[in-house]
Amino acid sequence: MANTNAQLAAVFAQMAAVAEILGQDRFRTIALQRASRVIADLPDDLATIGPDTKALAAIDGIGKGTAERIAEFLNTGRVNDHDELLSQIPDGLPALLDIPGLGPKTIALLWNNAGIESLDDLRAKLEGEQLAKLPGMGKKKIENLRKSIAFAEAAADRVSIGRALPMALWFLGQLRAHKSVIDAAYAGSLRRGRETIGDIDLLVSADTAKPGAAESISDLFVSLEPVEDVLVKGATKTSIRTSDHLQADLRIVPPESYGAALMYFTGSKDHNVSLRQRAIAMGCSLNEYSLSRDGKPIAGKTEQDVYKALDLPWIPPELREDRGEIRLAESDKLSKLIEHTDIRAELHAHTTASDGKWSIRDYALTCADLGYHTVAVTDHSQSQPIANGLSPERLEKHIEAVRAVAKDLADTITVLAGSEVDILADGSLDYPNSLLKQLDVVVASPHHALGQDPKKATQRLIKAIRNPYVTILGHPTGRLITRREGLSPDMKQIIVAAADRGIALEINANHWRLDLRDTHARAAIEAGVKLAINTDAHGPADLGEIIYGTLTARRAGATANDVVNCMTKAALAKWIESSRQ
DNA sequence: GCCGTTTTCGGCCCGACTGTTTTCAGTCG
Repeated sequence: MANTNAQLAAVFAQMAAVAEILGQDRFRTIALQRASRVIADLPDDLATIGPDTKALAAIDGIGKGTAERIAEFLNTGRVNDHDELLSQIPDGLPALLDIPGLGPKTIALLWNNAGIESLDDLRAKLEGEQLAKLPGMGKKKIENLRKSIAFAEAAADRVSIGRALPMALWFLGQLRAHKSVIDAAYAGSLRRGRETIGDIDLLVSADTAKPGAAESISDLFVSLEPVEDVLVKGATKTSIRTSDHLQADLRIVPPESYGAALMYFTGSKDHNVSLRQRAIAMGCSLNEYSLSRDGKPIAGKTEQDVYKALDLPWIPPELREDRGEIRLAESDKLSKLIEHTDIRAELHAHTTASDGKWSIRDYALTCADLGYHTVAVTDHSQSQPIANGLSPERLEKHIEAVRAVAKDLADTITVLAGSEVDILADGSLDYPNSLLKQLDVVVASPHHALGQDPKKATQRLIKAIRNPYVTILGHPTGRLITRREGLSPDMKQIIVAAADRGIALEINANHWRLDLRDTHARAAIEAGVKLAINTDAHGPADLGEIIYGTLTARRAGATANDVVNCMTKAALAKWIESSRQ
């Protein structure tokens, strides 16, 4: 995310938090929260859009007020209303909203009646007895607060999808083994394929009318080995925390509500609100049990049924972010999104020549087993000594080795000689053109100087794109999700340069990278730029990461036609040829 | 604060669960 957007998203989120604690109009709070979410997900840095209030207010979820505050921030670096709100409550108060189970009303109560101004204050007062005397506070609540503080301190805000998905699949496997479970799925931001996940939402359908059925499923859930703490356990809803600080929520619904519930718990919140408003406009109402008219259910068994009753085609979960997908669906303009099974080529992987764990041959044969028709061998270049990057001399020998395997496996799979060439800080490449010329595929990627300012980063990447031998711009920002921000280039300019040269922009499928991110990939597609989805595999297990890359591409609205890895063998060869000129 | 195939003003989604209550407020998703 570009810096300005992150800063402004934080400003509006904090304004919402303070307004909530002060008990201001809750719809204003909701609007501020939505503005924060919209800004955080904008593909373009607001600094590049500029203080044009009209253009800003045209963005869904941003109105006149927010547009003016954005302009004010761009002009002065401050937002007066933000400062104004902050001055009304102690600095340490908004942070208390991050504690699960502690909301604005209770925070206001603690502040006004117990003088609590920070997390430290709260921790100290929880030791004593006086909090139990406050209205609405009791022993249990205080005990839960103690636990929640410990959890909030240990848990990361959000975990990467690569950690959440395997965990969710494991839980589903356990739940499906229960004899009363008819169907089970994960929902939430995980199902939408977001790059990070707050908690794992699980949904089960079961005959809830049968006495004890739902309870028995909940009992199984809370008894599972990773479960450390049970937060909620009711008739249809159970929440747990795992020993490694993940939260998982389970909902149990009858089969006739499974589709409505799956939609409801998949979200996003904004998508759901839009659907409910649509339902109301049609004289219906929508909740997690059904779409109903006059209190009588008319759809709910499957998602398809519910969307159909709303006069819409089924919308893939990855698109349900309220970014225009309902309008597209209305006019029947949703394209068939890419599937990971459409992938036919891997164009970015490392072998034992640099820092990979497999030989050229093993890599090629493993991919052939997956049904791929082409692989490119792209080991690191010389500026990556830690990754055992290849000197020009070693690369020349390596090319020969690749050619030999290629010849040997010619009837099985096409093996291309390539390199993941470092883009140096000034935008020049790590090998001379005379050497790059000998390669079939050049993935140019930034690996160091990732703290560069946006302007320099933009020039650096554009210079690399303009090298005539580059075929793919690899992980363009160099970010590592939740660990490193990476470069914040002006993506609009990068996309224009890529379109101009006819090269592809990579979605690096590694779940720590997912770089390009979804919103940038969407902008690339809209500009007619091809995407490459590569796993950057260092060994056989890494090839499975492709699912995270295709999920990200689906969030960008990508079809198989947008992705070079989905081309036929002949079309891919032709595209590579045409991109190098 | 946002928004408009009923609206430029008057609405704004809805249910489960908990804890502290004697009928409900607060929190969450």
